[in-house]
Amino acid sequence: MAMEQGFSRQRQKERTREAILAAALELSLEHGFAQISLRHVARQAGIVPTAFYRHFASMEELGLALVEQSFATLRQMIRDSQRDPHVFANIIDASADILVRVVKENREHFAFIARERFGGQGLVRLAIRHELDLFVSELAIVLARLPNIENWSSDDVHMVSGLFVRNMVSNAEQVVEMPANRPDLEQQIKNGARRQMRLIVIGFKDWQSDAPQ
Amino acid sequence: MAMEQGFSRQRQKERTREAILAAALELSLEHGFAQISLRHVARQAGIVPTAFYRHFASMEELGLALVEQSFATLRQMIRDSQRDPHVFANIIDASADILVRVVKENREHFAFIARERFGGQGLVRLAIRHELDLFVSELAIVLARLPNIENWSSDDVHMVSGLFVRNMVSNAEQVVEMPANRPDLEQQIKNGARRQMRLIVIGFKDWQSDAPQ
DNA sequence: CTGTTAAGTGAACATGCGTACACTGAAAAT
DNA sequence: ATTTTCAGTGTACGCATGTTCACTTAACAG
Repeated sequence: MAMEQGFSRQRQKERTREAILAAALELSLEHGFAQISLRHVARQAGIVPTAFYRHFASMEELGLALVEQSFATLRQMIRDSQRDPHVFANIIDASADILVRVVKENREHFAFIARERFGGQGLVRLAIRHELDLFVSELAIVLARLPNIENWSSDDVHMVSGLFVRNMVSNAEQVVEMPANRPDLEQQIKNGARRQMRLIVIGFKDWQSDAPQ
Repeated sequence: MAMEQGFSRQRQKERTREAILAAALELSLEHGFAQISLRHVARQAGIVPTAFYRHFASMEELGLALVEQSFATLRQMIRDSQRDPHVFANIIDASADILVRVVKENREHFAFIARERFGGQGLVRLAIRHELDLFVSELAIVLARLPNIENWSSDDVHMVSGLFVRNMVSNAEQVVEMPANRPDLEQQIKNGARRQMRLIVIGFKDWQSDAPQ
């Protein structure tokens, strides 16, 4: 066998699985997940096509694993930012900084979500929608604890959470597409993100009178 | 030949070309443009695969034609709304109504833009980016004529135009994904679009003091 | 009326695909 | 020490694809 030596079976299987996930993520960057073939992924992962089936029953199952992995990155970002002391001092500026940094560090995951959210097919696309919906609800819980928001109705918080997530996705898309080594563009995206968040917060006060519909 | 009779050669060729465009647009709705094959499109258009080449040199060329067609729809929407008397009375409400109506009427075109903007490949993706950039500049010219905006710097107008276009695309995505016969959802999307536009307009006043960076 | 043009046809091809199957050999279990 | 397990291998298959080429035949030009 072509396995590296000195590892337990279980550890080696895990490594190969990770190689498949990484291969699919990398190939998806250029071609989109739905474009890449099982054989293509296997080649990139350094295994023979049939070995793929020892880890995933189909490409679709691999896609769902990538959704899970990508959203784990997203959730880790929220968890880390809740621990970051800067967030309490200035939540808007800190959030913009964190978003840009984390998206740059995990470009493949955020690109996967941005691309497959609309371009993907079948279960992968549905899974991303579902995860995004879940994420809106989770962020709503975080937002509800903020000083300026604690009195709002849960419906309003949920709605604002949706706005934040939509803008976050949109800003993440911009970072993903940003050419490397363009601190000017990065600053511009951060400023845009900051401004949008301020707009949302400022404007929300007026929203109540706007409701009947 | 399997051509309908009584038409000139030129007219018949035009019809077949339109059948190919329509076939590709319809198949793209379910599978995404990059997924569908030349043979698939030919079958749906009612021609033999090789006849495809009488109209397009490749699928990529067909994709570029779809970009052109889709943005023609978008531009027509702007032109029509400039003629609409309601727009002068209440530009925000009228714009939200027009956006939802036109996107519903041309779902395939807006879905194509939304999907291929990120999920597409190669020249098609680049062409969409380019058209969107152009569109931002064009909308900036329209916006610059509005009473509340006429004094703004062209940079500011361009930036606000970018915000409007991003939100328009985002709202169009929501309409595209909206299940049919859900007037409640439609109303909700319209309200969201309205509110976002108000936020942008209200908040812009504060932006000046925000600039140094 | 006659010859030319060109949109659409149909057979043929090389290639890449997903997957079935029998296999190997090192790690794990006995 | 022997057997079992199972991640990874290699071959083989049927199928859909893009593209080639020689063809038909109705519309057009003279």
